[in-house]
Amino acid sequence: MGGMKVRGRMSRVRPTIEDVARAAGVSRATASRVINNAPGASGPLRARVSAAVAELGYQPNETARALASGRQRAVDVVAVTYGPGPGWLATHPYFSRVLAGMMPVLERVDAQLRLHAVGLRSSAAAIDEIADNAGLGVVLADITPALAVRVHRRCRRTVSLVPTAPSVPGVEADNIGGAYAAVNELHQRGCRRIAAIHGPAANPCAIDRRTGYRQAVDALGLAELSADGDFRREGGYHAAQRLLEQHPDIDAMFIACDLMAAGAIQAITASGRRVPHDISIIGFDDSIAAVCTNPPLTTMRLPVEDMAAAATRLLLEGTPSAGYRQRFPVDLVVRDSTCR
Amino acid sequence: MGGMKVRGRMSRVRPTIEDVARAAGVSRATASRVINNAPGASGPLRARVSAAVAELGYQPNETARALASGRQRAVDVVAVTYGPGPGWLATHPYFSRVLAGMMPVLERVDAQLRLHAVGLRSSAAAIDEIADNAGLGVVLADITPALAVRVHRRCRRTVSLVPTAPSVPGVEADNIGGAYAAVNELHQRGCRRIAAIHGPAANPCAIDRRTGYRQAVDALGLAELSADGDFRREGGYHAAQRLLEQHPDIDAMFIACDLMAAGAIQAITASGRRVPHDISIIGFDDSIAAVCTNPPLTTMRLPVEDMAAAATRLLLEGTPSAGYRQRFPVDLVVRDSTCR
DNA sequence: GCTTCGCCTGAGAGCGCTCTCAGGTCTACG
DNA sequence: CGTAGACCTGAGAGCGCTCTCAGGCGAAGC
Repeated sequence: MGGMKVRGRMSRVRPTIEDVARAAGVSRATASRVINNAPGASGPLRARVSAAVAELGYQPNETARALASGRQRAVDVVAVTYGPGPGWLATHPYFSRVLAGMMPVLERVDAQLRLHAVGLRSSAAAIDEIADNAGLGVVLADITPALAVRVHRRCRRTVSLVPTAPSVPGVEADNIGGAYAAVNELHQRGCRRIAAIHGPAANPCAIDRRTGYRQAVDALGLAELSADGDFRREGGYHAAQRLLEQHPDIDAMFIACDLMAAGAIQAITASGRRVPHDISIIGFDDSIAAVCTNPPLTTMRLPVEDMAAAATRLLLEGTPSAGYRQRFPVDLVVRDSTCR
Repeated sequence: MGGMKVRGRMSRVRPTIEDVARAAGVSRATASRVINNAPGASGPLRARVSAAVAELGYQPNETARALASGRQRAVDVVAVTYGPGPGWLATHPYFSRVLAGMMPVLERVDAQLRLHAVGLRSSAAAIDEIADNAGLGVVLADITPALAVRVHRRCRRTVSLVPTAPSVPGVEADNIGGAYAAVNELHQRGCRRIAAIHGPAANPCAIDRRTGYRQAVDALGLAELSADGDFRREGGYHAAQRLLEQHPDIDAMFIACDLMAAGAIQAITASGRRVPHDISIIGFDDSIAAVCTNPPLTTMRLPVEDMAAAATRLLLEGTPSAGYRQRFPVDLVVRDSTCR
């Protein structure tokens, strides 16, 4: 009952580095050195400590490690919900692609991935807390420039995967160029009434794709035929319906996301028209949705996994300088939704 | 240069609770009490501390909190990669659905979500490390019974979302019943040559769905016409091709996952047959893929988001007792891939 | 007026680990 | 044989926060 810490030998209590050190007959410092594979410990001691670790089934407490070292071995991902409710995260393939891109590179350095979802108009406090408690860095999956700046101000180890403010480091795809190329492709295939279904007005990628469409249509001397979508299938369906109704002579559609394209194909089919015979379609993303549709979508490939991996590596390497940019191309993937 | 800790007033260094306490003229303990909204602090002091917190822009260091309190405010999710490479995580809608189901309930209690991906045959050490460093609990997204037991042995605060070992707490869907119901539905619609495309042999859900199919086919006195898939679109495509080749008289397919069903529809269409006119199809999951296909899939709805939310709540409430079970129904969602 | 009780408050002991730094040992060299 | 230098090793001071516990103070009871 004294001041001694009693810990039975068969105790279920998790062993600490102290236990390992005692079992190996060395100090905590030495135990720490061999556990972390750091220099400054002789062969014999290394062996004794390793044996003790194995015998006790010792696993370092990551929390204590993080506190003592000031490093967290975790990268934070923040996803913004543009759509209503969490349905966005559940249905849009984009997010799992960024997670999938990050996991392998994190695994290699034995780091964790923390996911945060914030509403578009969620309290700034939530964002601040994420930034303040960030680990090795923060990957902004689809955040607006304004919020990105806010995060970056509190945590320099930040990278955005979407077009963002000049000061925030970014790994970006050429959304404008991709959209432009898509319209151009449609034009070269003989289409002249090329409509577009855009994404959410506040989404940085959607904004650029819209810009690319406008530039192309202007350059080619075509009419701008736009409808607003929401990056969801339903939105694509309804937007296509509206477009078809208002402009029955449409012969092609550039759709800012594959999910909406899937909806659009259904609307077009339902209206009695055929894809690509009557209407050619080019989507954007090359997500799993692109290959689930009938016909499979011709689309602009956004190399999300590669981008996410690059962003993660960047964070792992250190603090990216403000305004850092790494650009990825957006290439055409031809499948069966474009004529000829 | 003395022993004093120098911290300029305009320092960029993040304020600690010590700073808050000093600014408010109280002790750390009191500051902690008001910050954590714990009882035992008078009104006036509360006000002073709150003011100091606001003025300094103080954000508690979660790592230190976790270490001191022994609680982590984070739930771990572990996803197994059955397919080759990380593509599995990137393309299969299942994972984002579990994440989407968990996020809202975690957000409500201000907890984080940590994602871990492990290869099916990855070292047991990886699994142990996750279990040992688990926070409020671990959600097993799609792990095998054997590995689930291993995790549960090291961390009792564990819940599986798929059929698992008897001892491991689980939030399960009625995969067997769902598969059975699907075949039954097809039979009632007049189909008699009902084939099946199954999932990975090691996947617990796939196993149950296979069982359900067999039971139904036995009960109805139909022939068993099975092909193996991998829960991926490509696998569904090839399995359907094989099936069509070996049994040209097939009039229906029960497909263990919507993604494979999407592939199967393409293969069937490519073979000159029509869905549902020539072949009826019922998928499984009701994921985003189900509504991207043409025609949209009739499918068995797996309420993944609800299950994930339930599992998370369970963990938040405390340690589920060994063998705990919560069951969710799997309901038919009729769309256009079934005849009549 | 004195004791009892209850409520605040702050001192201080950790949580488990990292990392600096002083001291100790050993080898090589003059 | 003395000494510089290289290399180990362990003591101990934190990391930032939680939480117990003892002491202080005022109100209530006798």
